Amino acid sequence: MTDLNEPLTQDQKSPEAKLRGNGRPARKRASVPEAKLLDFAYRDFTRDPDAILKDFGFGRAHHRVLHFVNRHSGLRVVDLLDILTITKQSLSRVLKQLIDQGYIVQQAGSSDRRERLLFPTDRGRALAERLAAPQLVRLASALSAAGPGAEATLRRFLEAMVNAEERPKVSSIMASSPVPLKEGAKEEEA
Amino acid sequence: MTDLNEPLTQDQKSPEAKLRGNGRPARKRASVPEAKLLDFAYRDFTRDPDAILKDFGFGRAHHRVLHFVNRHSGLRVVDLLDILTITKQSLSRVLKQLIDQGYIVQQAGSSDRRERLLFPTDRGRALAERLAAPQLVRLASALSAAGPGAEATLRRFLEAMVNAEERPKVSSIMASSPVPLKEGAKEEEA
DNA sequence: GAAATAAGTCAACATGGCTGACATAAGCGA
DNA sequence: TCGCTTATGTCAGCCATGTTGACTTATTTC
Repeated sequence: MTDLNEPLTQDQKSPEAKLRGNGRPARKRASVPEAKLLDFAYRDFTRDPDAILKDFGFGRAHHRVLHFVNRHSGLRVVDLLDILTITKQSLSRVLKQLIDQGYIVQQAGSSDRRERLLFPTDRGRALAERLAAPQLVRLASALSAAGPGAEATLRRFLEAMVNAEERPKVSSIMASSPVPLKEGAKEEEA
Repeated sequence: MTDLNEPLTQDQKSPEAKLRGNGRPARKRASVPEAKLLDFAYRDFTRDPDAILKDFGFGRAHHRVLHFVNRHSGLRVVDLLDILTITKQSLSRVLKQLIDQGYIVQQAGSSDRRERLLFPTDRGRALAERLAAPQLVRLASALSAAGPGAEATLRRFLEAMVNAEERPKVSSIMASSPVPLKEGAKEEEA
């Protein structure tokens, strides 16, 4: 324990006084409630899938990988790294588990055989959907609670929240084939 | 490396066929774009403060603690644990650093001297505001990009995204004194 | 044939969660 | 006053997931 003072002295200057004397002009509205709310919302948004993942011995990282492999089946490892903005060492840890346990399979690319294209197995798809389900329910109900037109508004808001430089990339990810590009994952061959 | 198959065989059944044969009815729209977007938005929302924090040798955990101590000055450790939903062991690690380095001070409660009320120092307030600033800018500009009425819509949306059981708690946190309850942090006495 | 690219791997380290077990001080009820 | 409860802190160790750096192996490309 560091040092503790007397119970509660009464000789305090108001924090506002201190602040003003602090170099700043008035008291620039230092918070927008949405900032905190966003934290809480995001926290709960990730709770449901986290709980499911625990049963499988997986974590949030596995969820992200499986999600993108499922939605953009056939992508390369490089693409995944780019989307997730993590290092390949980080990715390899979770990807390996997903492959070993039969949720994802790889295939050498046809044109460039150095590439390892990633595909979900049936099992992987099933888990991805199971993880997505509670999130979709939550989103749908929050959107309806937010009133008519909320979806479009939210969408514009979220897009604008993304770093400007990243927006093209993100948009293209969002737009690109939510349907397998290439197929052929032989299931459960491990 | 696990086993790799031949380059790309062509004898694949379509994934849709597989899916349909999988027990599920048609192909229940398995994604709402907002789900992914929310991930990206939140990721970038935390980037700016993260960068600042690194200069101070702090992490996201310090940010959260400092934020709530700043916005709800005088709260007890228990309150903070409840808000953050982490264990006291986790909290103590970061709280200790913030105290040792003069961003937060503690005071025994006047009525109940077991309590350690937490207050930001000038330094703590300054850092909290510096961390908040880029987030507020981002939020404000995203809200304006989202169009008129977006703030109210977003607010309703975010509130509805929070677990129903948690909503009263969160609302009360959001509503409660954004202004110090008690004051008296003697600065930099360490 | 040499350089560049895609992928993988080993090792070490940081952060921030967690559990379990305990210690200390202070309040409170019988 | 005694003993239970509460608020806080602390030690030790584990886990998940991120990081850097160095290096290997295929394969494509120039």
